Amino acid sequence: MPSLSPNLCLPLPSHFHLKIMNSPNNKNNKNINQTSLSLHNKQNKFNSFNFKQLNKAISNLNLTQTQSATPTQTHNISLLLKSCIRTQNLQLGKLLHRKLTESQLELNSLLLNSLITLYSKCGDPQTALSIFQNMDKNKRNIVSYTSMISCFANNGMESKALLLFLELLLKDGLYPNEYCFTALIRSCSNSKFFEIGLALFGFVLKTGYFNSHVCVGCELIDMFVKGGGGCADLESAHMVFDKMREKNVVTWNLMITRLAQFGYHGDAIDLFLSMLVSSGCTPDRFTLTSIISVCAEIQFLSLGKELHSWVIRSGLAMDLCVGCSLVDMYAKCGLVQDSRKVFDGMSDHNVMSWTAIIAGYVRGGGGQEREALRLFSDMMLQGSVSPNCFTFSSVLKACASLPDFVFSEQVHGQTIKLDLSAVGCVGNGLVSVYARSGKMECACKCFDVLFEKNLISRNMVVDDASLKDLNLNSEQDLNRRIEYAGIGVSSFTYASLLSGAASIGRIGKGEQIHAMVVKTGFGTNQCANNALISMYSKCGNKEAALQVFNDMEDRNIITWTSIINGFAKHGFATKALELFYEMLETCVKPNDVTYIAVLSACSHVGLIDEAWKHFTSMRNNCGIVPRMEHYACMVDLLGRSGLLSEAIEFINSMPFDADALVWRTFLGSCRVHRNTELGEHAAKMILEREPHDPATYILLSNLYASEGRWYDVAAIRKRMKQKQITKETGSSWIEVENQVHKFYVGDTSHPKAQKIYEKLDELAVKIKNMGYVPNTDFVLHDVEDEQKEQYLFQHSEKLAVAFALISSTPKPKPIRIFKNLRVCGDCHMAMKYITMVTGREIVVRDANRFHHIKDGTCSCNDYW
DNA sequence: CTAGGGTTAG
Repeated sequence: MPSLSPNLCLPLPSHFHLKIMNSPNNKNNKNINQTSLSLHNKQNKFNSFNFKQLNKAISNLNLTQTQSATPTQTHNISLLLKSCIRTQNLQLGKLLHRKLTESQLELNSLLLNSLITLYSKCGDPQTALSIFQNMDKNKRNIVSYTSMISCFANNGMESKALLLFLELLLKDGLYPNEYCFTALIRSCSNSKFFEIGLALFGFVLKTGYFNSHVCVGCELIDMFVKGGGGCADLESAHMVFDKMREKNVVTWNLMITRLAQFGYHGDAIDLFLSMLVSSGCTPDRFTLTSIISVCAEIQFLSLGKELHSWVIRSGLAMDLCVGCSLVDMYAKCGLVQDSRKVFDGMSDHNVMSWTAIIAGYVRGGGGQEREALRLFSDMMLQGSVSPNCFTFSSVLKACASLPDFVFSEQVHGQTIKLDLSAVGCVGNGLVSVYARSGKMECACKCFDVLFEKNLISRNMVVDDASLKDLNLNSEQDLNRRIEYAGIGVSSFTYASLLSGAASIGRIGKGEQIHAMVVKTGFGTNQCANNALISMYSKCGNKEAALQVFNDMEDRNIITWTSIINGFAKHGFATKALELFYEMLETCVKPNDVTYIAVLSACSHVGLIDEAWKHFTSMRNNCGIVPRMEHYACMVDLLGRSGLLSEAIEFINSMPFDADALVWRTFLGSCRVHRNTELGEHAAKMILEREPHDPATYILLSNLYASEGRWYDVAAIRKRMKQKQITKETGSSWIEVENQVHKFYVGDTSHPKAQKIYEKLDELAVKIKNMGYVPNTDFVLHDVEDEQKEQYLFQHSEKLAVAFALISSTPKPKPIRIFKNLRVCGDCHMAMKYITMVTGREIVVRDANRFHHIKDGTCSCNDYW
C-alpha cells in the first residue's frame, strides 16, 4: 500500500512551487460553497425545461449586434448552454452554437469555456478541442485549461490530459486549482498512469489541495479503487476516505457504493450505519439505492424492509432508481409479489425497472416465466422503453423454459433488430434456447455470430489509431488497455464465448478460443481459465480440463468447483473427491455449489456414507444451508441404490416442499428399479408443479413400456396430444473438423448417408458375433421384431458413431457425441461393444450426464 | 464557465 505522503516526484518547473504557495486555496472554500449553492438553484429552475421550451428559448434568443456579449446576454446564453449540457442535448447545443457563430457576436471566456464543456460532456472531444485551440490567447484562462483537461480525462484521452497540464504549468499567470487536480487525478485512474496519480496524491497532500474540496478526495478514492495494474486497492481508498477532513453525503455514498461493488457487503452496511450515527449527513436517494442493492445481494430482507419504510417516509418513493432497487431487492429475497407491488406502484418505468421485475419472475422459476414474458410483451407494446442486453438475458432464460417456440423466435428477431444478438449474455441465451429445443443448426448459427462478431471487434480495436499513440510495449499492455476501456475483448468476452461453445458441445471452437486466450495474453487470467475448465468438462474432454487446472497458479473456489464438478459429471467420483480433499488442504473454503458437485459425485457411484458425511458437514462446519439441489442429490443417491422408501421418507422430511427437480430425480430411480407405483406418484407430483413438462410424460410412458403396460402408454400419449405437448425429437450431433453433423433417427439426409449405413451394417455383424443382443424394449410395441431391430439400429447416436468411424478423425482421440435426450439403453449397450471391436473410446454427453465408454465398460456403471 | 455518488444479468 502506498504511504499517505509519498515523495513529490512530478517534474515541475521551479516557479510553480511559488505559485502554489501564493494560491489562496483556503479562502476559496466559502466562495465555492456559495457558487455551488447558487448554481444549484439555477439548475433547479431549468430542471423543468423540456425539449420544446428549450428549443423555443434558443430560437427566440435576441442577439442584437453589439460587438461583444453584454453581461445579460452572457448570463442568458450560459443558462441555455447549461440546460443543453444537463439534458445531454447536443442537437440543441449545436443549434445555439451555430446561432452564436452566425450572429458574429464576440464571445468572452465564460461562453467559450461553456461551449468546450458542452462538447466535452456530450462526447464530442474533437469540437471541444478545436474551440480551445481557436480561442484568443488572452481569453484562454485556467477554466479553459481545466475544462479541456477534464474533457480529455472523460473521453479516454488521458495522456493528452496530462500533456495539456504540463503545457499549463509553463504559462505565466495561470495557476492550476482544485478543479484541475480533480480532472488530473481522474486521468490517472487507470493502470497506465497510476504512478503519476500517486505523485499527484503526494502533491495535493503537501499543498493542502487535498482538503480544499471534497471532489479531490473522491477522485483519489476512485483512483485507488481502480488501482494500479488493474488491481483494486480498497484499503488505500478507505484510508483516503478516513483522512478527508470534510465529507459530504456524496463522499459517503461513493465509499459505500465502492465497497458494495467489490463485494464487501458487510463493510458497506457497517459504513452506512456509521454514516447514520456519526456523519451528520442524511442518506439520500443515492445512498438508499446502493444500500438496498446490498440488501438484495445478500438477501438481507429485514434491513431491506426497514429501508423501504424509510424511502416512503422520506418522500423518495417516486425516485426511479430507488424504486428499481426495491423491486430487485424483494425479488432477490424471494418475495416476487412484494416486488410486483413496488413495481406497479412506480409512477414511471425505465429499462432497469422492467428488467428487474422480469428477472425476478424468471429467477423465481416454477412457471413464473410466463408472467415474465407477459410483462416483456407489455413493455414492448408500450414502446416507450427499449429492452437492453440485460433484459434479453432474462427473457431468453424464460423462453428456454417454455415449450412454445414462436415467442422465442420473435425475441430472437428483436435482438437482431436492436443489434444485440452478438452481446455475450444475449448470444449465449439464444444458443441455449435453440439447443434446448434440439434446433442445433440455429444454436450453432447464433454461436457463430457471437464468435465472429467478437473476433471482429477485437481486430477493429487493434487497428484503432488512437490506441497506437499510447506507446504500448506489449500485447499484454494492449489487452489491459482494451479490457479497461470496456471495448473489444476482455476475460468476460472469452468466458461467455466459452460457455456458448460448451453448451452446444463445439469443442473445436472451444479449442480455437483457447488458442486466442493464450495468444492475447489472457493465458494466466483466472476468469478465462475457469471458463476453459468448464468448457472442456462440458465438451467431454476431462483430460484437457485437468491440464488447464494443473497449469493454473491462481485458483479460486470457482476453479476448484469447476474441476470437481467436471469429474463428478463424468462419473469419476474418486478423482472428484480426491480433488475436493486437496482443495480443503489448500484452505479454500467450499461453497454451496461445491457441495452440489461433491454430492453428485457421490451419488454417481453410490457412495452413501461419504455423501451423508458431506451433507451434514456442509451445514455444521461450513454454515451452508442445503438447497433444493442438495436435497435432489441425496434423493438421487438413495434412489439409485434402490432405497426407494428411504428416499420418499427423506423427501417428506425436507424443511420445504420438494420441487419438480427432486421428484424428477426420484422418478428416474423408480424407472431404473421398475417401481411403477412410486413412479406414478412421483410423476403426479411433478405434473402438479410443472404441468407442461414433456420429459415427465416420456419418463412415465417409458416406465409403463418397460412393464409392457401398453394400454397406459397409449393413454399417456393421448393426454399429451390433448395438452398439445410435443416430445422433443431425439437427435445426436458430432463435430468433425470444426463442422457440426447432426442426425435424427433413420436419417438419410447426410451426404455420406450410404457409407454410414454400410458401416452400421458392418458393425452390426461384428458386435452380434461378440454377443450383442438388440434390446427391442426401447421401440414401439406394434412393430414386427425384425423391423424393430432395424429401427433400433438407425437411432441417431448410432448414426453419429458410424459417421465418426468413417471420418478421418485421428485415432487416439475419443469420439465425442452429443445427444439432446437421454441416451437409449440399447445404444448404450451397442456402443460398449463398438468400443471393443474398434478399440476406440466413445464419450457421449446426453441430457443428463456423460458416458465415457472404453473397452466395453462405461463410467456410468450402467446407471443413469 | 471548470470537479464527485445510484439501479438491471451471468
